[in-house]
Amino acid sequence: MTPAQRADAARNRERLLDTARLAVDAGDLSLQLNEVARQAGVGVGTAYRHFRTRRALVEALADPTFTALLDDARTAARHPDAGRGVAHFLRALLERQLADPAFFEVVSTGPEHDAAPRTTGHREEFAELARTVVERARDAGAVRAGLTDDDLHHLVCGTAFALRISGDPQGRLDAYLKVILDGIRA
Amino acid sequence: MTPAQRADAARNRERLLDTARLAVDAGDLSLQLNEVARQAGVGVGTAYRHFRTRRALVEALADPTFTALLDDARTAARHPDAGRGVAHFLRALLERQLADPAFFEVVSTGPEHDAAPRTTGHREEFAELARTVVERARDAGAVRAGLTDDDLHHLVCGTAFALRISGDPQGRLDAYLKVILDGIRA
DNA sequence: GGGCTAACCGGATAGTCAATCCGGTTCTGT
DNA sequence: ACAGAACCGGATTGACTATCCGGTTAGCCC
Repeated sequence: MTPAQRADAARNRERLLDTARLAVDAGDLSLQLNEVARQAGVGVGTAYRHFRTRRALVEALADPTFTALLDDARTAARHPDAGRGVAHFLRALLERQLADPAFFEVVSTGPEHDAAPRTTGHREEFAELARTVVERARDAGAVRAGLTDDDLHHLVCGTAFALRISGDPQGRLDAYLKVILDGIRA
Repeated sequence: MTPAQRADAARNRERLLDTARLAVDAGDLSLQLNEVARQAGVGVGTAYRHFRTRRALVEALADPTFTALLDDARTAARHPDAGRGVAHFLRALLERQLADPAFFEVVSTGPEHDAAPRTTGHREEFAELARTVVERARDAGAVRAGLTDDDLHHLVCGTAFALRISGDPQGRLDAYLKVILDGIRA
């Protein structure tokens, strides 16, 4: 029986992802599939076979970061102090969005119509963990009633946006995060 | 002496603006100049002569809103209670961004390389007023030290972003704004 | 009213990038 | 070594931004 994917296909996929990751880390967010394919040394057709749209490539890039965030969230959900738990959770969500623009694009937009099952799974697990973290914090009085886990999610994405346009994300991170953390208290 | 602009040119410019405004109000943010030109009943060349780029059209659309906001800001700067003044200022900035996506695009991005002098003037006047409003509020203890007028500007743009992705901007506006207002206090 | 000219018009066209198509090639299991 | 499914990759289509330039018109002067 033939494997799910041929060896050359897997190799090309890795090449595309590596090339794209390099571009993003170098600050080029455009991720033009034609250009990525050229730099990766594969044909455009190959690029589009592995990533049906530009968005699919972005989601694939964000995948490791998403996985790491789920770990952060699980830790936060187990934190003995629910107030500190939610603070850690929001900080992790914020920092990872700043560190990985692809991840920012994924979490700050709604689920795509034909997202990869992996990304959809991450979203669901994330939502579940966020609910736990925020409910615990609300019960402990660290988050005021009337704010849902979705609200906090959106507010953190908004803060990431604010930091991006500030021109000095690392320098203002603590200040902006403090505004949110103080603001969500009862 | 011939006027600065011919009558037909002025008419076409208005037609283009009206058409674009209609499209934006109908929820179509794409503002494709070809399409706007077609719907306005003028040639593409005419559209691009009046608005050198898509961005120039967006700035022209945002102009009335920007003017209105400057009025809000002047009123806020004169408010007897500096704390209420800054609250009114931030609320106005937020509400106008939600009401006019073109305005959101203009205030939540840096100044363009070749922006219209009018827009540049608005930006400068806005910056001046924001400084006044925030300094007064800080002196009155309504805004904690360490947060500049730029910081508040960025945070409000971030909140507009958060409300946009929330799916229910009008419904969550007060809640999100309260988070920011509470968070910026000392 | 009629002529002059700068200003203006608008569609053809170039350039960019996403996305698709399909004839040729290569890998894998037998 | 062979068969053929899976894969490759560049030519091509389609959408949109932006420019170019020959033809037209508004406004001024007589």
